[in-house]
Amino acid sequence: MRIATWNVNSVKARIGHLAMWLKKVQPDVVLLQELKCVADEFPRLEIEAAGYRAEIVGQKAYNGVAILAREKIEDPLRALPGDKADEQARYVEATVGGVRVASIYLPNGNPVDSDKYKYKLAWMERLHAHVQTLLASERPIVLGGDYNIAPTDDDVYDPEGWKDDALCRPPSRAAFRKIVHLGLTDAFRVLHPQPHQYSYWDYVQNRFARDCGLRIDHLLLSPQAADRLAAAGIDREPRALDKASDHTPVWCEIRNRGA
DNA sequence: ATGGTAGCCTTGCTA
Repeated sequence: MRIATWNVNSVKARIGHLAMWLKKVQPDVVLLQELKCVADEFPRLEIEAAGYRAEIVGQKAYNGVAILAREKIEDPLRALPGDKADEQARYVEATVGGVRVASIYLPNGNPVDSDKYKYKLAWMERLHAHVQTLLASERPIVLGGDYNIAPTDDDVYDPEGWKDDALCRPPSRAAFRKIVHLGLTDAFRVLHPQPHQYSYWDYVQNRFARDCGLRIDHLLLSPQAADRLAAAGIDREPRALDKASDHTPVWCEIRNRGA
């Protein structure tokens, strides 16, 4: 089973790229972030024409996450537990083909002296608590998304310039490590230990052409999924297209049970 | 020190 995560930075602006990529790559599951639209405006017809079902958690103008899958999407959980007052569309989880998958759009958190940074850290505390619950099930689980965390300086083109950013500063990285250390495996990193491979490049200053990026999109696997990890990669092709998202897809391949 | 770009949707916010 091939599972990909992609922050599309508006699904309506990116439906052309997305539909083309689905038809070419044909992943089994796609975890989308930054839909930037309500569910009623999601381009369902194009997605269905490409062969996918969709579980959508939308929001006007900001955020928005979805799970696309060729198979049936079962038992959805449409918000991260732990704060009923939180109305931001940043989390959706469901079961596809016996694998529990989640699409995560973790708060950016900049500027770091604002309530937005406090919200980021609180959101990560909620994610930590929920991951503990998920792992107790001892099922194969793939938690993918835009984590807005560059885990180490190896994941940043200019660590010195980014050291005080919400994506890099020590409390952000510590909160991320605390989640990973519950027993998750970074699917890309474990198979590609070489530094400076990125999933996101800012639109400004020709950053993609100069490969000035960060690795902030991750697929985190439970032990039962990591045992079946066959391959992982970053597909840079969509980022090179005209009118691209600032993120590009990250994918992993999970072996079928018994294979 | 600042502004660079994109999307949404407004005269700014978020990233």
